[in-house]
Amino acid sequence: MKKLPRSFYTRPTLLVAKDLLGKILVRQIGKIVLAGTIVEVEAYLGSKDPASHAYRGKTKRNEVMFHEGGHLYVYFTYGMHFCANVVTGKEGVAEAVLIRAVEPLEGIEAMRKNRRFKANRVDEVTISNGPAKLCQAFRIGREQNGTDLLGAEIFLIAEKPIPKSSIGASPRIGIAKAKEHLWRFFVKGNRWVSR
DNA sequence: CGACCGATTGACT
DNA sequence: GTCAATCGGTCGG
Repeated sequence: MKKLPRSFYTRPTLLVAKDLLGKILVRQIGKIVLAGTIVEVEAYLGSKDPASHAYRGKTKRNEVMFHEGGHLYVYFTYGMHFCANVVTGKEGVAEAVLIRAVEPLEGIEAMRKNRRFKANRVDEVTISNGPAKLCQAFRIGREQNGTDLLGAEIFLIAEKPIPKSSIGASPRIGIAKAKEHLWRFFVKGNRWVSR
C-alpha cells in the first residue's frame, strides 16, 4: 500500500501510461474511501500530438497539463461530462494520460450513488467502464482539476505490475486526428475495458 | 461576435 | 444501430 512517488509520473508519458495499468486509484471523500484498479488508459503527447488539448500551446483550460507530473487534469466536454487525466513529464511538458476505465475495488455502493441517470441501468460493469463514468463514480469534477496526486484527496498506489503479455494497444477512441498512433493501452480480457 | 464541434453517454427505434 | 443532450473552447469573419 504505497503511494506512487513523484518520480513515477515525471518519466516519459508512454512508459507511464503502460505502467498505470494495474495501479489503484484512491479517492478520499471525508471518511468515504473509493478505490479501483486502472484497466484502460490513453496517452496524449501535448505539442507533438494533434489530438491533444495542448497541441496549440497553453490556455486557461489546459494549463494543468503543463504542470509537473503527478497532478490531475480534469476537463469538461460535450456540455455535460468530465474526464480525468494523470499529468506526466517535467514542468512545462504538456503531456498526460487519460484514465478511461477502472475496475471497482472499494466503496462500490457509494460509487453507484454518485452515478447519475437511472440507477437500475448502472450494473457492476457500467459503473466505471468509461472516462466520464468513472469521474461520476469517483466524484471528480471541476474542483479536482489540478489536484496533486501526492496529496490525501486523490492518489495512486502501487500493485504488482500487469505482465507485458496482458497489455493490449490500439488507436485512441473518439478522436478525429492522429489515429495512426497506438496510444490506448488496456488490460486484455478485463470486463471493465470500454467497448 | 456566431458557428461549429468535441479525449461521451444513455435512451430509444 | 442512431441520436439528442448541452456548453465551453476554438476558429473564422
